[in-house]
Amino acid sequence: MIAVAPDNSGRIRRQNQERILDAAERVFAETGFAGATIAEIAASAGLPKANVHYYFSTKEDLYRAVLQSILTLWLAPADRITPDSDPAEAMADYIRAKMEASRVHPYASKVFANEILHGGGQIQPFLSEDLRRRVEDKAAVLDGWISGGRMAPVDTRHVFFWIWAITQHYADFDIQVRTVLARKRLARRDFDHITAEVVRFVLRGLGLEFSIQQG
Amino acid sequence: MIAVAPDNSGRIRRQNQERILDAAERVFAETGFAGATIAEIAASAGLPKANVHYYFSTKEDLYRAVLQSILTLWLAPADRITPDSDPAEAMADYIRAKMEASRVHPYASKVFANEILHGGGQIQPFLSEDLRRRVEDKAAVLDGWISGGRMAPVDTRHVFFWIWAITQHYADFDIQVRTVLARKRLARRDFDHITAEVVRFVLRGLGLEFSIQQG
DNA sequence: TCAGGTGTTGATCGTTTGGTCAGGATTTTC
DNA sequence: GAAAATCCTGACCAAACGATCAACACCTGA
Repeated sequence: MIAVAPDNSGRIRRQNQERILDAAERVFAETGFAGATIAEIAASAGLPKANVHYYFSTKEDLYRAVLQSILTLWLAPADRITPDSDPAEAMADYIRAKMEASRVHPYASKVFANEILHGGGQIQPFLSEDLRRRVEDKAAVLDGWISGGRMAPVDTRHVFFWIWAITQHYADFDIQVRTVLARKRLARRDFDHITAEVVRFVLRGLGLEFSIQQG
Repeated sequence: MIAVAPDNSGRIRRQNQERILDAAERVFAETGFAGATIAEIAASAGLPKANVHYYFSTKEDLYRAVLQSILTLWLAPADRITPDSDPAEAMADYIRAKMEASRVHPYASKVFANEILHGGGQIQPFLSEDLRRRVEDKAAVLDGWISGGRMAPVDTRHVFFWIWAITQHYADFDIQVRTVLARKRLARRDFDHITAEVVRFVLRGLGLEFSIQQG
């Protein structure tokens, strides 16, 4: 039997980098850039401190790497919004994808929030180029729907701010949400309920009727 | 002419404490608790470092004092929501008050956001008692409106999360908003426009009609 | 005016932390 | 299987920072 040889080049490197990135995302989320220590990240990754520096020469390098891995995720959900899709369906899908991101990647959301909260010095290019372009594109799609009388007239760029604000709130402010609701944690079914509520609320706010999807 | 003698007792004390608290709010907002340094706060307040320690013995003491001054502001706007007020008017007022808070006290909002983002260790009592009670009360008011058929059926506690999320977004994520909109800063008139849009959107989302107020 | 209280501050200390390094272990390559 | 490349890590260093303190300045009330 002939087994295909796996490409092992850089195997250890990739493995350890990923372990470090995962640990760093968690620690940066919990304590911010300044509050995070290489020692804690190393401990969380199960590696000695010097080993972290072997892969990421400085703390800032590591932080940038974590941010980079987050930004890629950030833009993806908006793909669902296209001129020829059904407005209600497209927006509902978008909201669901953002809520799912908050549920599955809360640390990523927190790192992103923290970065922007403190000036966004490391992601200015992302904001002013990729994100800005993306918002302009998608806002144009919504403007088209409005012109066609398929959606209430709103300042469409702000629609995205509102959806980001609401959906990311459930990741970034989870402590507040859980404390006010007196829940120890939000399980999947809780998120499903919240997502349905958010979808209904936002779609109604945009003057979009919806019937089929009760996500 | 007889002038009323001003109460000068502790005049210097109060004055300096206020200067330090203002500076600290700004610095904590910009860099978070861990990132903030006493030296920077002192410089920003125009005082030597040791003088800050004279009034606030530890960095944590100072941070708690800043938080305390914020929490008081936080609860006030919800006063407008009472059982016998007009739903649309009350909610519109509430949103306007929260948007105004974001415009006038962006640093306070950021400090609060940062604290919750990183676990809220210092304000757990506030969240689990004052805030929780307040939300339960106001959610009950909204539930009453819903029972009376004056508002669309929604999970009313989440309504507050959504309004907080949206309104505070304009303080906490201002860099993102300004960058995406390609605006150097958001002036008062910008905020007025945004506020009107947010009010329209949220009220429609709650199934509330409104006519008079075009705030 | 002067005594007691209050406020001010440069100098200094101990700790924490990011980052370095040299020497050794392990893995890969041929 | 040995040379080369890659990976690992304890020990160490310098800088930054929170906090302290002792000496001094100022203000207030009698």
